[in-house]
Amino acid sequence: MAEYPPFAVTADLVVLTVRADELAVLLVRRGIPPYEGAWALPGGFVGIDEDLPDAAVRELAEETGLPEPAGHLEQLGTYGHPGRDPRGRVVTVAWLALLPDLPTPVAGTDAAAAEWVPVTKVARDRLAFDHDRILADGLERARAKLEYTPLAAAFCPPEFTVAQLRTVYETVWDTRLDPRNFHRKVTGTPGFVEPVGRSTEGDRGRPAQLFRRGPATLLHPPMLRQHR
Amino acid sequence: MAEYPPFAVTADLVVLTVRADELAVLLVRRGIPPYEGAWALPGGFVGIDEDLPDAAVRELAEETGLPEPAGHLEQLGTYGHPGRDPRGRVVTVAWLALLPDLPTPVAGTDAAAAEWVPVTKVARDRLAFDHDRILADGLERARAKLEYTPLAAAFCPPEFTVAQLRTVYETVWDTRLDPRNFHRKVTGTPGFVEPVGRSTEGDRGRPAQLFRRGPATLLHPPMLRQHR
DNA sequence: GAAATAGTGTCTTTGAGACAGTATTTA
DNA sequence: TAAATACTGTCTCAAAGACACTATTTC
Repeated sequence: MAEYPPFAVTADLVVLTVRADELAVLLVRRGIPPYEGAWALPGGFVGIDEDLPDAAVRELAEETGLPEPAGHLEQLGTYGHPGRDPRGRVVTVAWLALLPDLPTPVAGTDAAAAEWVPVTKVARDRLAFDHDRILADGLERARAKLEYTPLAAAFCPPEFTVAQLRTVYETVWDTRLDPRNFHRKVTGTPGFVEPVGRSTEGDRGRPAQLFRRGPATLLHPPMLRQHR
Repeated sequence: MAEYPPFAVTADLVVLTVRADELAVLLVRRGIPPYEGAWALPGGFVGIDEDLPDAAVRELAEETGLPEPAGHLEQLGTYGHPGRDPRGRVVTVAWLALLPDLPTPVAGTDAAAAEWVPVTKVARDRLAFDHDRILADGLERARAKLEYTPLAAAFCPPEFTVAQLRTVYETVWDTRLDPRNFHRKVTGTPGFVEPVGRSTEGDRGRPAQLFRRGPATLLHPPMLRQHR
């Protein structure tokens, strides 16, 4: 392979969760140059014998301290502008992860400096490298995917109420949805959610049925934002 | 950069067009090992100082023999399984291109062996490397995007009729659409198409208005396949 | 009981799909 | 004139949005 130009390849992660009614992204403070002290997306170099998804899963586990995240992980895109890393030619494969709010505080191997930051508080053009752009693309992808896939449930624990699911939509889209129409829509869309058979207890108001994710991968008809 | 694992990076292209009422993909016959003699997606190595989209545009120009393709080009995904290329660790960034049927036969620098192959005639598991998977992903992406974006027009020349646009949908989705409802839908969706003011001449039947692409980037409401 | 939250019923409007019917060309 | 294709009108049905109403809990 000596005849081909040598690149370094990294895996960077846009890890999103919904906590305290805000959409938050996992960021780390860089401890070494370049961009020392700046916020960045978590990530790292891909091993020469490591598959790309494996590298993403490994980084996610290292940063969140959780072995199997139970959320959703998908490839977001690849960013490789020649000047994006002052150390040389580094191409990064970016991944989008959607996780339920983690009860355990983030504390893994590399996770000392990792923090959940509400996306509204991420200062413009303040992330290292081209991570602003990657984060923006990840947010756009997540918002779009809530419309036509059941991925909102990836932000929820294994069992959740319709109201919890609605909060996810309202938080990610920053809108209000009619609870009654939302309920009919979610329970009426085949394969979106499945009743567990039990209900919540101890909360204010009438107990709510618990649901888990259904088998659908695509929602028909889709959930609608009002961009019309 | 000596401390980081060295990868080779390639750009591979899924180039689609609609010709003779069939969806066709541009394939090349490999002239050198590995996979010598097998069909493959067009592509090649990314230069060490070359931006990723530039590499895709360059490969597209080389393979189609056209300088500015006027169609659509977007990143499809990145494929980097350790065993995918026997020459070593090669990560490929795959791109999806949608082009109008090219009046000029394919004949560029590297294009001697390039051919349009109807996607229905691409034998399963017969492409080099993991190009079967990449092609399948490209087809799925193209089919999905016709629903909620105006990208069908990328398969048409700069000026086209509603019937031409409908043929694109029917070909890519392999369905029949009602010409009358399709006409109302397309002309009634804001920003999808704009009337040029002229009409076709010389064809059988009533002349059809010519349209060009409108400014919309997302279709609301979307065009619908009957997957329900 | 009041307040809160879950869930149902129903009305209105919008848009998709079916398809009759009209318009304008070529052969 | 017949055939072909472009386009319009209209009906029916499904689903979105508004919102009154009922159900079941905690305080």
